[in-house]
Amino acid sequence: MKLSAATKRMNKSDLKLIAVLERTGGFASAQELHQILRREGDGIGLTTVYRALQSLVDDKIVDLLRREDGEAIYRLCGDNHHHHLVCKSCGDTVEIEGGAIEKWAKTMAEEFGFREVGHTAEIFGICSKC
Amino acid sequence: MKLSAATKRMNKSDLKLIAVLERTGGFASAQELHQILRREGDGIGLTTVYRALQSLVDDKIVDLLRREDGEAIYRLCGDNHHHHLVCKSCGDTVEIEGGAIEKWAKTMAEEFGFREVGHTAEIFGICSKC
DNA sequence: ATGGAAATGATAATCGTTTCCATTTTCGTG
DNA sequence: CACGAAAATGGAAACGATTATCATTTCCAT
Repeated sequence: MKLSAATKRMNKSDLKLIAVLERTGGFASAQELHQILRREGDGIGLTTVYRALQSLVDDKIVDLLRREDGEAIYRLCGDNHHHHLVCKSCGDTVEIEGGAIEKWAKTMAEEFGFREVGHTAEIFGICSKC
Repeated sequence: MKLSAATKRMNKSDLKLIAVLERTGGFASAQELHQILRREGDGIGLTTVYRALQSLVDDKIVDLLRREDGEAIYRLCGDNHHHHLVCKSCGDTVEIEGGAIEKWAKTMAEEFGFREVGHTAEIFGICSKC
């Protein structure tokens, strides 16, 4: 449970955000993260949350991706890389392994001479309950 | 160059949008499509553009995806379903096949009992020129 | 303590998208 | 052709996420 290896300039806000993201484990939007911190009594401002997230993304400490409606969501990157199977109806989410994807991404990137390769992949549909 | 096989209820606006999308070939945002039509003298309203696109997406005539900044972009679907390999530095984009992904998405969705399955997948990195 | 730089957060501004609603167009029927 | 209902339209306002502004506060090194 190391809080990070990147010993860059981290301010209080950055650390708070990282802590919440570690705790919640998955994705969260800026607004959600803000609410969580507020609910815990932290008076942090929305502006600061956006700023901290932006800087964490720049430093490659968190990943930024998009929900289907375009809202930005963030997650700690590095450790557990997995993908999601999301129900379009109820929003239920299953974490799945993406071994095939990893290989695909690597192969394709090599074929075209790309370096520092990352990828995103999500599957969405209607779950059995809906 | 058939204008479509889906002989559903299509109004004038739907057809205009399809025409522009066919002409431009690639992706375009709602705002861009609106501007293009306006520039051509069509007095179509932004609201109508959004409405038409929405309905075309519902009828699975166009695909909706997202730019990196979250803006919605549309393209005629049907033709070639492919994925993108994007350079984070210069923005250069290569279209790639995703056979492996299609299979993966299908398999995973079945395993968890999901229906009406779709997926997104992008690879990003630094291209050889950068 | 003190001055300056960095951080903060309330407020306002932006921008894409959606909702509202009054008006216009389309179209089937008499 | 006329009439009315239903569908389509578009301008304006509403909305929600994100960003910019700017005055105030916190941090530190001196």
